[in-house]
Amino acid sequence: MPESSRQPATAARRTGGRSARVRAAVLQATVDVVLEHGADALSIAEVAQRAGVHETSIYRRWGTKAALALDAVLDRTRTDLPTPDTGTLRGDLLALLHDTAAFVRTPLGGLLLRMAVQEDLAEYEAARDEFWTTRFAVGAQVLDRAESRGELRPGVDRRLAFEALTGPLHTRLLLTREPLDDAFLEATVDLLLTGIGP
Amino acid sequence: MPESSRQPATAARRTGGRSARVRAAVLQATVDVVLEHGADALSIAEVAQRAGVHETSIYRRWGTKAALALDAVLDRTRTDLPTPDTGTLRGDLLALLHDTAAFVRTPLGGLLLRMAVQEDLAEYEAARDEFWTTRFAVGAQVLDRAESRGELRPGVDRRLAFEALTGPLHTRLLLTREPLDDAFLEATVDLLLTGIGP
DNA sequence: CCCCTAATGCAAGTTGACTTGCGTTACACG
DNA sequence: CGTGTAACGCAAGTCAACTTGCATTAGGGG
Repeated sequence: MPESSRQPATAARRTGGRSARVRAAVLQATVDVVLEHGADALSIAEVAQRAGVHETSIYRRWGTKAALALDAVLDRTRTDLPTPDTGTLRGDLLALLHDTAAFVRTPLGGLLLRMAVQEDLAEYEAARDEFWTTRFAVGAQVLDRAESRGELRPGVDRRLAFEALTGPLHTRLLLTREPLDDAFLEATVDLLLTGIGP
Repeated sequence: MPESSRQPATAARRTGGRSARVRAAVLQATVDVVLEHGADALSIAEVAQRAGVHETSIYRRWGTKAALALDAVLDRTRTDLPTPDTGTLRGDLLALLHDTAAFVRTPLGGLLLRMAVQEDLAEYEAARDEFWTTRFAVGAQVLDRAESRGELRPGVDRRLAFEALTGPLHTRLLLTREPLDDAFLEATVDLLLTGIGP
């Protein structure tokens, strides 16, 4: 009976209409709850109630609480960030670092980093790659312009330079928990520009 | 009756004998379980059984699973690390970074970092400070010797330099999840030494 | 417009983290 | 050595994450 049972090779997902509404409502409720009570106090039951959705629907779609929280925060974070253009490499790097610091000081931003560290699902590898690729691209653009102005030693690895710029910030924020004041950000940029050699 | 009810101002803790045995057995069992099944699969019930201790004793002493895991890993990590002395600043920094990379590649080391990011208990602030202070001290010693050899630009902030050395490594390990190969470690050291300026 | 079925609603159950009250053991101190 | 009490053993219970089987609803392709 190849005539009567024609089913699409890929089982058609239903992404529009109700599904989309449920997804939006749940993610919204999740962000609300997290911002109100903190990430530790995130309760699936409360999210379900606020979103007007049954708990089971959340579990079937996201699986775990961590996955839900990460998806919700990522959804809110998917915004394109501006590329600074102050005219000097130092100014651009400082602006980049200030933007980054401002983001991680945001409740949602700080949460995203901590979740990204924790989460190990292969499912979110793509999201992580996308997140960092867009940020690396901004850094590369800043460095390209600087090189054309002769402000950059040729042959500098773009990715490494960007990691060196934000590395101390991430270390302080996540590990040593030291304050991220302006003096620290400036000192980081200057160290990256000139190095510690004589 | 101020005569009969004389109790010490500080309620005497009992740290020796049985308590010490329980603590050692529980921490040992915790590390064992974590190394066998991973940190996510850590079960208090299993730890209690292996340690020959009742669950309640674990909860009363450590409170939560996260606190237990962090304490267990910290207990194993409390070892003094050697200060490299290769004769050159570049060699010392490279050795330091290699040691750090080797540590975080250890199951226990990687776990410690991820837990340190997550944990927010004021109770462990002292342990965190101790951990980083000892590491900063090693870095400072390396830099002091380099300065006396004229290999260091005077006035370089020791703490910032150390953060700049290990920052990219932590960023890759925890956030971007890129590989920590030798070429990356060398490039990090060279960038720190010379900067990105012309 | 109809029909297949993906996605949701619903109810009941499982599991493990964490709590509590009370009796018991064995350090620590005199 | 006794003795007070901190720390442990034990039992029972709470709570929230997560699961499962089945009925119901509503996309979206035909």
